[in-house]
Amino acid sequence: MAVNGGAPQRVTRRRVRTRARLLDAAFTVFAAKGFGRASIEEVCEAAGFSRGAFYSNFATLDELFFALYRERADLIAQQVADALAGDGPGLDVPASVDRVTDVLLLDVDWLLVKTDFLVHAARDPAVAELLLDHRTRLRQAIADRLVRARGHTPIPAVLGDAEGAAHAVVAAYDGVTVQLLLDKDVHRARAWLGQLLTALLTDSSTRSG
Amino acid sequence: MAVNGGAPQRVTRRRVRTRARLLDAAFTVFAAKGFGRASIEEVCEAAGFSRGAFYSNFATLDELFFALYRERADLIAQQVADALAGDGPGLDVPASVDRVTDVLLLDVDWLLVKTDFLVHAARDPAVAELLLDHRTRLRQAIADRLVRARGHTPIPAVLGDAEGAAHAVVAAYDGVTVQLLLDKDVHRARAWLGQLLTALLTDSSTRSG
DNA sequence: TCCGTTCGATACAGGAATGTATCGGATGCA
DNA sequence: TGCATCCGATACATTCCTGTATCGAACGGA
Repeated sequence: MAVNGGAPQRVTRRRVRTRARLLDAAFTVFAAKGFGRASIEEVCEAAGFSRGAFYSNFATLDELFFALYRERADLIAQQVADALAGDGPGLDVPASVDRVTDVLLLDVDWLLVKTDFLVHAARDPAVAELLLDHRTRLRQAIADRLVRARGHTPIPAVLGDAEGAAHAVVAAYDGVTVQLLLDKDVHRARAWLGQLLTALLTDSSTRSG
Repeated sequence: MAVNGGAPQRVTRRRVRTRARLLDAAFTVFAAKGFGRASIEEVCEAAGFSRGAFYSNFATLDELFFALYRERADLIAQQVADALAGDGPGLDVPASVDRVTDVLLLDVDWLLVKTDFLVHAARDPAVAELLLDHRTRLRQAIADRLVRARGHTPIPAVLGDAEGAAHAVVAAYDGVTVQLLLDKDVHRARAWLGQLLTALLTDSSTRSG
């Protein structure tokens, strides 16, 4: 059994390193072949371990995927929050958008794994909950930033409040991700996401062109 | 071998029916378990056939998936085109949006399978091309409609031309799809997509609120 | 350094899916 | 109806993966 239900067994350094190496290897394998077609054996081989190591750390491949997603998603969420916390009360839309898109569209492999996780979550309510939670945190960070900027830069009325606008931002991100996964053109995706977000967040009655 | 490279062997009715039944069964199985976790055997069992029938019609599960996607995607594309061709030269945004969202967000199972196909395509350039083609056709239908409506209802400048606006529509659709796959709330997804499209397509200087 | 504990390697058995070869019944045409 | 062809069922060999049980080595505390 991977998870100890009873007393908190002491966790050796070795264990921590093995776990990390397994997670890294899993990321590589999942990105290359997809979660669905990946086997425990492949992950172990990529990590340079035997399956004994795997079963000592995880019960199922799902559990590993879950841990992997949580780890990386938290990292990204933090980076987005940092990118948004940067400047003053006024929201410099182009600059903020640039910083955020840089974080969100940095690594195509991550987008691949993330999308794999999405289809996985879509069929498992428990997993879906984790993903929804993460998305909520992300949206919240964005909404907070928009609230802080309100007054300086108004939110278009059709989107409703800051929550609605944040929702739109996430939707735009997801939408652009889909296209990026197909054409693998990161540069274009960034430009395109920037354009979309600008269109969504700036009221056209205040636009120059 | 499933595909005959030489003389066009005559295609019996029986073959057509079996093929159709295999495709239908595949849709069900893929929707339930995901393409990645589906086996040839499962599809055959769901269709009420043995694997002999499968190998007589397809070479690999990929090939079947490819055929399945093409079939259903063409259907949807046609429906969208129909929904857009409906009214006169002036574009009644709310009405058109309603009709289109009804078509696009009708069947959650299809969205599931479609997303599976996306992650599949993201790892296979040949498959990606088919999907990009399909998306292009969809975008074209939308762009054509927007061009036809220009003059009556202007396109916001930030989105560029009609092509850009169509691109934005598809991105919004994809974005909303992601959320829908997680919370399974079709009603909310429709409302939300409608709101997003309205925000994107109507110039706020002409908006009432 | 010594010892109990933990970790990961190895070996094994079982199960599941694949692809092929072959066969008998269904099908379409005369 | 009779016949040649086509199609799907069946059986088989093979490969791959899983999960468990066991063991030796690494580890960390004294």
